[in-house]
Amino acid sequence: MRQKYYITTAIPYASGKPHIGNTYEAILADSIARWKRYEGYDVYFQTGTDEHGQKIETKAKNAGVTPKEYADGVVGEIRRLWDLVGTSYDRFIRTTDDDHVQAVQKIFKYLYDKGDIYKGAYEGLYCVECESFFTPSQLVNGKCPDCGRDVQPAREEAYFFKMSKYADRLIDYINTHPDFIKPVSRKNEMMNNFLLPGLRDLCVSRTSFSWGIPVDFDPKHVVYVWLDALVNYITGIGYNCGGESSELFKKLWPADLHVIGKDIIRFHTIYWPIFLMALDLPLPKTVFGHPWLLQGDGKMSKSKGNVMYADDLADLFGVDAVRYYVLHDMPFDNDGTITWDTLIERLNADLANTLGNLVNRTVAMSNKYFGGTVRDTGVAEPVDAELKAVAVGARDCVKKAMDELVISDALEEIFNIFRRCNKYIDETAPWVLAKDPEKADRLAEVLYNLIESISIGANLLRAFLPATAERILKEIGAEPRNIESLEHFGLYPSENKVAEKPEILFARLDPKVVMEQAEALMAKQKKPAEPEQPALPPIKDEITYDEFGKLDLRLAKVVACEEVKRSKKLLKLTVSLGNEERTVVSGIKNWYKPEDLVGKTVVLVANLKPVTLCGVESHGMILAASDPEDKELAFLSPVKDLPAGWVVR
RNA sequence: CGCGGGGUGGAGCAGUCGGUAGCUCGUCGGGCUCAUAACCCGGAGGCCGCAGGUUCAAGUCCUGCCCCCGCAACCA
Repeated sequence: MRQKYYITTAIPYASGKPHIGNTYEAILADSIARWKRYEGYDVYFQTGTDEHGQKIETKAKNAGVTPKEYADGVVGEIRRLWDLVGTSYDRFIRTTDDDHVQAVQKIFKYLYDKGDIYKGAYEGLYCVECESFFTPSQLVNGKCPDCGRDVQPAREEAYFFKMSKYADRLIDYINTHPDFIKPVSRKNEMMNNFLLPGLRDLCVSRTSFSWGIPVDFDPKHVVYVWLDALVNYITGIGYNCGGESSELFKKLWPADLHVIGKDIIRFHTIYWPIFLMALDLPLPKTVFGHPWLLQGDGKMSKSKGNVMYADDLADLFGVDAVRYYVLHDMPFDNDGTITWDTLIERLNADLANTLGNLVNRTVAMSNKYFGGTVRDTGVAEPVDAELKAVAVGARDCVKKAMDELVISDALEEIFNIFRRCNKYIDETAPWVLAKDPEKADRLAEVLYNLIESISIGANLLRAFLPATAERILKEIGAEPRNIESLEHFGLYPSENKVAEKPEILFARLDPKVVMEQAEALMAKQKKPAEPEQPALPPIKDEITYDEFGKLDLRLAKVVACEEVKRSKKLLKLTVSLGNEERTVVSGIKNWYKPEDLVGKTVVLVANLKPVTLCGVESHGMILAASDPEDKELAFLSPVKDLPAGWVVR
């Protein structure tokens, strides 16, 4: 019986169209899935979408549609992109699928009955208007980060998961299973930041919004989106909690590989394994947190109008070119980059020159010298040995790279065959042989060796560039081969014919033309993004003059200012109030340099309760104005130069 | 002293157990003409972040420092 291989991607959140960096994950997982199939595994590949949660609820409300309708639209888009790039999934699960919803409810109930989920109270600062809880650190200037209103301490009933119960088992598991977290550098991150300091129980239900899977025995609660989303890996293949699971599940679980982005490693290597332990299920063998594909000239963002999408790229370059780029230029450990320049360069150098041109010239010569017939005449020369060695050895090299999930190396190994072929053509100079009728059999052998090498390369390419592999095989008149056969040189049937007229596999790209097309795309994107003015927060609830009078605002002169060590945003200011000096910490490093502030007069909330930030005690708060997204910010300062200490009212 | 990763020719990376510093792209020169101005060969270009140390020998081991990145903390 063939060995099973269960691979998944993370399920992207259906709140908007995914850019090329997100689509990369589908391509990456797809290549692994295809490769494993080629290796002979019985592969099951699952991907899908995560559709619940407040964000989608809100977006839907703004768009005037139901959350499901909203999600349907985005999911359609995601699925279209996944299909476009050739994702060969067996199931595309949606967290709104009936079977998933029911399975999640069962799981929740089971864990509750078992005592791993208990009903408790969520204590925090609550904003009535937004119906949301916040931790003190989430607040903006002590107010609700969403609407700016006051928050109040409150308790709300919620369900919690006993994370700590399983922490030791998980620590032990991670330590004894070196393949569990890849790359290993992430392992320490998880251990040191979360596991070893101790896990806090996780709140796994929400009552502040309703777009989610209801807890069936307590319907005002919906299941926390991460619990909902993570279990897709088991619900999608028929896990039945507390009952008889499907045959598929029994066959597939535990998963062999979860392909996810490095940003959600925590959920997949801590919460997910612990949920599984609670369900008495084995843990996945490997969680691969891949790096990100970043746009080289600054981060991709809609407002900049520089987002690259897989469909646009595929229109310009073709699907396989896009697949090639993201697979090849993505290192295993560090983030990769994509720019129009590197894209053009890579596609020209590798796909057009090395590969496309090789196939083209080889087919052309076969036609020119032998009317398209390829013959194995057996007239070997020592120079052939190295070519054959490279061609025949490639499979194991690719295999090794794939086992380590270093896809770029796998591609490199395949292209080494093509590079070697080009060199071989030069070494054997077929056009010289062609001039001597005596050498006809040698010439035939040379071309045979080339065709056979290309055939091996094309077969290896099938997992990565499926369409291209097929086109190459058609060009050279070869049939797909199984992986075992690739260690034998000479299986291309003698007397076969190549295509009559070589087809251009990848046309060379003219950087000038491509850049123009790119500019046009970017310009088109920019337009609709422009009018998206961030809404100003509504005016807060009315207060009395007395309440206002509680504030003590003073003019303060900055006498010294320095950065707070180890903090990203904080500056430590020393201000004079005329008769006293104080230390104030302010999160304004992004907008001000320390030296800019010294000597300035600002407005201080002088009677605010002191707090400690990053180890520095702050006595008061400096007033500043900013846009809702904090892109710009400026201090308030009196129009006229006034002495420090004066009261503002 | 929060934890971790990294600093290698113009760019992106490799370098396992310490022993002549390699690959892809670009660049310059040459060759070839079957091919998509493509292919092949060769050259130039590297205080291997900085400073010490161990060693016959260090990119590779040890110590200190600087810089970048990820995670955590932090916008009163």
